[in-house]
Amino acid sequence: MSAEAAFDALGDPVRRRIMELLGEGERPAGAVAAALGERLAAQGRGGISQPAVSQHLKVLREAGLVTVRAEGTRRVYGVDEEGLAAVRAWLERFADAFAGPLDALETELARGRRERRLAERPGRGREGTGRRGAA
Amino acid sequence: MSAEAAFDALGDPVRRRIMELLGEGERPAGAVAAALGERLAAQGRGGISQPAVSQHLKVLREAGLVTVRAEGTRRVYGVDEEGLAAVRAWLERFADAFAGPLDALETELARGRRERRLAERPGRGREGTGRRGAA
DNA sequence: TCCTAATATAAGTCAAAACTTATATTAGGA
DNA sequence: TCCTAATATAAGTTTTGACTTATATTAGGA
Repeated sequence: MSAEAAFDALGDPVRRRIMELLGEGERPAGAVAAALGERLAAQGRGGISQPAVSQHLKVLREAGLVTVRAEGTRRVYGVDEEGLAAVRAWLERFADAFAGPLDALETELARGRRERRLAERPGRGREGTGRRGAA
Repeated sequence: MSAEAAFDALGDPVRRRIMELLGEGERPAGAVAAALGERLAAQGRGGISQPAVSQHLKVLREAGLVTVRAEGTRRVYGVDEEGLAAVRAWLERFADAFAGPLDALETELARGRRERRLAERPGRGREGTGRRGAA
């Protein structure tokens, strides 16, 4: 997934809050909306409507930052490491030349970890992202 | 520098192009504008005016993503690792629990490297964080 | 089958923010 | 000192995109 789309998506603070929430664990869209409403209300900012959250989730989905899984009538969202990897990859462009050989090791670890993960968890490519039915 | 400001700033594609340019080495604002104009023109997109670039640079500056150094009447811009570190720190929130002990090592390396860098380069508050020569 | 819950999409509004032209500022040279 | 080059700031316009209300879609239960 392009780092472009990922950064575009993460450019919005509400979507970052959503990512942080999902970072704590998977949640159905409704729970995301509820938790978000709370968090925003706590900050004085007004709440947020269900469609708004749904739209934000769509952007995050298309950016490869979250995954969806249908569960009954619910849609359970979770963090997609793929999009995050794209962001990290973009950042590697700035890996400091001062850092020396340790950087290479570090990068290598990250790469290896990523591959191991993909290998261990087979069936999790695109998947449930399908907008259901018609379209 | 807050990851908030950094992500807000990186949410714009033109600013990401500017970061990529500066990643190749320091440049005065004018050179940034020129190189950007070329790159955008090559992509079919129209050019970009000097004030527009100046405004983008201001946003990046305030986000802690670039540094400036006056050189005669020029202002030489470069990547500020501090802002990038904030972004990386935010991403660490999603460090995959699947990853196991290697992650700890990896994180430790990153932390140590960061500290080493700050220790080695004393006078670098604001200003003058010149990364490597001109590259 | 009909109803309800959960979510997504449509359509339109409004505000933030990216761009433009014009002008101010500042350093260095003639 | 005056002029020019390099950049920043002002002010105004236009575009993008986040939000709202209304509605469609789909799954499951009565």
